[in-house]
Amino acid sequence: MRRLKSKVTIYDIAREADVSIMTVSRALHPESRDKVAPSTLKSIEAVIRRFNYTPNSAAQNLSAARTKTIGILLSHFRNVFLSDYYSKILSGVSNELLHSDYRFKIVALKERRTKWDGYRFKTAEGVDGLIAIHWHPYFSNRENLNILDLPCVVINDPQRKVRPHFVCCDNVKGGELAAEYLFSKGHRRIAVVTGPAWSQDSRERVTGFKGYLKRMNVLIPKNFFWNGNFLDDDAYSAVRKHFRKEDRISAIFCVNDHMAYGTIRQLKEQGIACPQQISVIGFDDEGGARHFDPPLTTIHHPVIEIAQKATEILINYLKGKNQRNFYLKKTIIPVSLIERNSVKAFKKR
Amino acid sequence: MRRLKSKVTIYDIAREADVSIMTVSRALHPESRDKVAPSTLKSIEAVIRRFNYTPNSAAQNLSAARTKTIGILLSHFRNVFLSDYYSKILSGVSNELLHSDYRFKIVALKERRTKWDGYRFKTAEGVDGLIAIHWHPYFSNRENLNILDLPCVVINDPQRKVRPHFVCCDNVKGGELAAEYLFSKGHRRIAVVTGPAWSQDSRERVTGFKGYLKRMNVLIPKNFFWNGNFLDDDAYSAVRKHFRKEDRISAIFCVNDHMAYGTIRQLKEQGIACPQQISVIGFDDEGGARHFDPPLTTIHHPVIEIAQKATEILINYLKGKNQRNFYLKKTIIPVSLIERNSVKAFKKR
DNA sequence: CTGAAAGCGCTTACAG
DNA sequence: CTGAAAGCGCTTACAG
Repeated sequence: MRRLKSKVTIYDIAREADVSIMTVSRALHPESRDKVAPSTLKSIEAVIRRFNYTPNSAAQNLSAARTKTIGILLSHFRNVFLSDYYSKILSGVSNELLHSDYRFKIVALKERRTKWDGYRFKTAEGVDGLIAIHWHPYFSNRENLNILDLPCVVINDPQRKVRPHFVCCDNVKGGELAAEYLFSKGHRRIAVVTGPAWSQDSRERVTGFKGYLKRMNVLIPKNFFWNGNFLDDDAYSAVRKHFRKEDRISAIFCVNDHMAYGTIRQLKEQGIACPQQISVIGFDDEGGARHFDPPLTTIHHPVIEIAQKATEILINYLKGKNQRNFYLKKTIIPVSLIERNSVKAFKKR
Repeated sequence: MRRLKSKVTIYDIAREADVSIMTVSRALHPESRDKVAPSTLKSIEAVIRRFNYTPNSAAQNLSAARTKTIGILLSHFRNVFLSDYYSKILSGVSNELLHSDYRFKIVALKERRTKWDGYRFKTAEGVDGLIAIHWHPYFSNRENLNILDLPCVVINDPQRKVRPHFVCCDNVKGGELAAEYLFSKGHRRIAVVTGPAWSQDSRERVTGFKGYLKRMNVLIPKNFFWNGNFLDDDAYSAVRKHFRKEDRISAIFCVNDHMAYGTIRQLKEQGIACPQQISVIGFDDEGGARHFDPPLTTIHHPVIEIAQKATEILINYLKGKNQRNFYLKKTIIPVSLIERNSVKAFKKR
């Protein structure tokens, strides 16, 4: 068998430094270094350096029963790294890990196989805990959750039945900010392009939006809610189907930026200019929003901060802090309005 | 000690299925499953399922002396995931890993610390091989390379002294394509914004570019080579410093897209429109090129394919294939021209 | 097709 | 401040 790593072990160091492996082990770990006599420490370190010794992490993991690795649970691998959303999540996780001795690993559920091959759960191997993106459908089955049996923090779009610690942005507040802004710009006849019904993100954003306007005595008629599916094209079609000039709508709130793009695209096609004739506000402030034509006014969804916070919470839990009520908790990150160029003050014509 | 994973071990399965752990182990691995009697296999699998057993990967790694994990070696963590270049590399690596039982791990060299803390080499722990992005300065010191003692494939911008297997795009050909295109559009007075002198990528691109034009009897005067540093702002300054209307330059080749952006920005500032008055061609086809104003004509640098190929090569090597001459080899991925809108046919005025 | 034995390189728990 | 012993949960090499 080829050995991929050098063969220097803790025994070599111990022999050469004339101590026991226990003492070498102590010298290796910051927590226990001060239990070693300074002179002993010095000679051990000299030997370690001379041999270029690195502890074998597999052995450490096995005997310490932890891997110091957290998993980021995704439903698939493909193109994850090219997406703005997932890039931000990875960025947030790795920002946080910078200050810690933990690493992360991407963990994706394999497609369901018809034939059981002994590797079905292999994906979650070797991690101490999980950051789950969205609430993966796989876990709607409680059995699957128990199988993993790992501390877990979920990012965005929670699920009702089982509730691990959950981190998301303040969707309701975000909806309110959008409403407040449009209202302050004089808009009163406003349509909403919603996300899919299963999405709690979408529902909360709409709730906040409607709520604010209601308090201002602005009611949105039922036929001003147009159902999208979070995708650009869905909004494009929805607007084509539902938008009527005679409704005298002056602004549209899209529950995410992608749908705002589709909405504006459709309006353009109908010869309606944004923001000159109609204002559009999005939600997310995803990568392309600032470069869109017109630059999109939107609610900033702090994905990086959310991921960073989720990681902090998970790591603290793994280190034994905040054990109490880890589950059932919810952490909410504030949002803000990003004013760009897709909303204009309403003027009666 | 809290156990993070369930305590079911191979012994539990063996006892319950009334076989030895050896037989369970065989049943666990596709390569050895057919050495187990079908009926035995069946009952083992039933027990595994009943117990939701997952092998402990740390134990597997320790006893098999491999981790089935490759490392992606970066010089830092910060913002890696938000960069177009690194996102594509991660994407390429993970595309390839989709078909394999290997995983990857991001590995970043920590800043050098003044105080040695026993963790200096910790970063390269637990991986069977490395994909190195650029040739990290850390390894210009041969000692550091030997310390890692890991099979390694390097992506882009190689280094001369030590040469692991190297994968890059066909920079020379890319330069030629750019030259050929500008030439075919009638341009004869062409400037070049080069990258830093240490960059082999830059040197090769320039070599290809100059070479083609020379064959066409077009010579670029020395003062038409402007030194940039791969950055937008460097090109912006270089063009401000060196560009003179009286030189009657009709096109500029920028050794990467970012410098093309800076170049066009500077020209705009001088009231010179691209492509109406001057044509600019870039190199890389990075994420923003298509959205730039004007959409940038450029050479596509197939970063995803490069990373994918590098991963394939590394994994094959780790699996024992192509051992011969693994080092000293170079794999070159073809490039192509992406025609957009920053180059216009030259017309005598 | 199956198994008993040894060992991978660490850490834990305990003793002094 | 230091060490001897046991064990983590697998795989390897060998035997049958």
